[in-house]
Amino acid sequence: MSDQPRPPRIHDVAKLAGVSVATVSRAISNPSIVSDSTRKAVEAAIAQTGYTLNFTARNLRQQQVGGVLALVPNLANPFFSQILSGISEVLRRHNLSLLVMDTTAVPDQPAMKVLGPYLTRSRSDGVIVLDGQMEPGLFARPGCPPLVQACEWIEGLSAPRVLADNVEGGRLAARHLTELGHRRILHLTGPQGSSLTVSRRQGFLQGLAQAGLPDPGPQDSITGDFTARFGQQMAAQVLAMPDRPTAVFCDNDEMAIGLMHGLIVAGLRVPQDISVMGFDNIEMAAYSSPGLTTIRQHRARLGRRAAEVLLARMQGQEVTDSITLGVDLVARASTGQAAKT
Amino acid sequence: MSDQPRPPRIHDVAKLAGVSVATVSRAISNPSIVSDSTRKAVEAAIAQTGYTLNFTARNLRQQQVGGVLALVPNLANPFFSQILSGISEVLRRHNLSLLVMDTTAVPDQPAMKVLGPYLTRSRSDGVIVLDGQMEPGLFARPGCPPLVQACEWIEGLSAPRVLADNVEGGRLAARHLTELGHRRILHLTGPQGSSLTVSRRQGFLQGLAQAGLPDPGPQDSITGDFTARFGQQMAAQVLAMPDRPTAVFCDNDEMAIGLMHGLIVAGLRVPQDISVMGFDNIEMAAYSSPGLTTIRQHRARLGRRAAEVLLARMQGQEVTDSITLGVDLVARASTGQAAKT
DNA sequence: ACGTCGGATGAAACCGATTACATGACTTGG
DNA sequence: CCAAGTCATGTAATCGGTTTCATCCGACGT
Repeated sequence: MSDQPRPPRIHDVAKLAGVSVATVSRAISNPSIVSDSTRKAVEAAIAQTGYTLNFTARNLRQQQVGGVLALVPNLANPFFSQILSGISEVLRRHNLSLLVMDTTAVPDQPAMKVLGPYLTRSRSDGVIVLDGQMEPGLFARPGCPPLVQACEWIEGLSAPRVLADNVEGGRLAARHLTELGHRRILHLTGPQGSSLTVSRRQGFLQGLAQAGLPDPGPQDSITGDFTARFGQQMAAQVLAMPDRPTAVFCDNDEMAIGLMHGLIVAGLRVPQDISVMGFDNIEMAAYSSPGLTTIRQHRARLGRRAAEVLLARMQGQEVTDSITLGVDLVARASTGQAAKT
Repeated sequence: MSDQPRPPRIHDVAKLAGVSVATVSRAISNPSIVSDSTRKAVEAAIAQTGYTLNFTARNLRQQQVGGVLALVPNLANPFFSQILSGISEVLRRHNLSLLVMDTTAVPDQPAMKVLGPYLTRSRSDGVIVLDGQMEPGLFARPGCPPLVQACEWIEGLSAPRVLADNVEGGRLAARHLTELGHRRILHLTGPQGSSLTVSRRQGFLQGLAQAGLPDPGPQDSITGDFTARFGQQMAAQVLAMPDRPTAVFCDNDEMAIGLMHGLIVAGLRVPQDISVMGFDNIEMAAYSSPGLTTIRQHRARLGRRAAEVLLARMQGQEVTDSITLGVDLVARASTGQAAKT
């Protein structure tokens, strides 16, 4: 229909309003410093021309990008979507775009080669790292934008951290299970290198100790990978144990749900024969059968806090301390009194 | 440590390499057109200065943004994460960023006001709409970048569509359940306005007709909202039905899982007392107890195809037809022979 | 009445690349 | 041996805003 060979530029608005481009620019970005009459004229001219600002031009002049990059390990993992949602909410309020990048999407390529070029002030104004398994060296280069770590963290990377209280979560899990009379508890952990694995294990052991149980030693923990599939596979292993545990604490809900599924298919009753706990309180935890007892993290809040800390850093504030967000136990049907042995 | 008052610019590289900025630019973006010796010199100068390209400047000159916007209804919904993953994969290959925006994050604001400013060529080079509940008017304005609809679609919006075969999915569900002997089947649908609801219902009715069943009429369907919570709430309703259905077909897995949970808590056995089916094959469907029979959509593939179609449009190709991706039935333990009545 | 100050505005520099056009060297065909 | 063509490169315009600096004008204090 209407031929629009070129969108209107600020120059066209200026000409129509009878003012200079500088005045139009001011009327747009700082209306209070132009007189009432010119502001009205500019507004009218904008409406008449259908002008919209070219953000790339503004960004070039202001030496910014207008966006924040979130580095997510495996975007397909639903765990992160709510965190992103929280991040998005805060960024939107500050007129910043959310850029998302999957850190694991490109196989067989060194992360430095693939991700390196994106960790530049010319690609984003700030970065939120949600992946704890990256090399700190990636971020330790000149030209890397302000950084915040959320959820997980990277040992040796000094950027501020916004974390759930994983230690407390492990402690709560241990207390809950021991209070139910469990003595032989299997711990299905996250992957070896993960910071989450370390701190949840630490809290769990603390909790056991507080309940007067001896340190179970490494034979009572199995290293997992946070996937439901792995949990399911572990069911057979648990069933085959000579001295079968009466409860299993999993480092995340997906493993717990997979494990429950495997146990139930094999004929066990949860929690009568064996109790299962998770961590995270993903949405599905409430609707699995039986409902999964778990440790709740406020994921959206975590995302929001991370974004807020990043914004502070981007504005030049020197934020160095970490923020820890509380967790709590959500008791559902998957845990019960320890079976008499 | 090292004072870096200003990152090096192309000018600095040029001076060091003893060539003009134009040559440096060419050496970077089109190495084949400069001589071997100068290319080497430029590469050395880049390495020595630590130069990185300023993408904002390039984008301004080339009249592009370097990113694609995905409009997601409720980012926190895990259903979309795998689609985003597929989109991200394709975009990455073409050196484009993925921008994500939640269409529902801002309550009590007209979408036109909030989203409108982002649907501009100055904000993104293209848009993938994953939300079927938006006004078509939003996109029908001059200056809106190329558009593709994925998953859901908006009636009256003529952008290309990349969809799963929802009608076929409904048909498969009906066939599966009728073959198991079910005659009284409840259909828990998606929300009223959704295109998914319409087509899945349509296929489902087709399937019933093909099995020789009469059109059950509207009293055999309940309008839902795609949430697990809603599914759970419907359990009581189903139990109270005077002539209780022997099977329930849910328009997505989350409702199905919620419903199963509610039914099991109420004491019913799935599938012995009642069969339940879902749609989508989200990851959890395989690990619910019992495992959920469902219709599989290839979500990552859908995202990839959507991104590819968008790229074609962005390169000026006139793509108008829609793409339909096949679906198939995944039979698990939640459906079985109809109970004798 | 005059110097000073502040507010509104315009002219032009600037952000950092890409690219159209011009130039010069060198090759090749007639 | 010269015209035409090719190749590598440099010069300068350009993308579309923001911002510095200068200017102008009216108000105000003394």
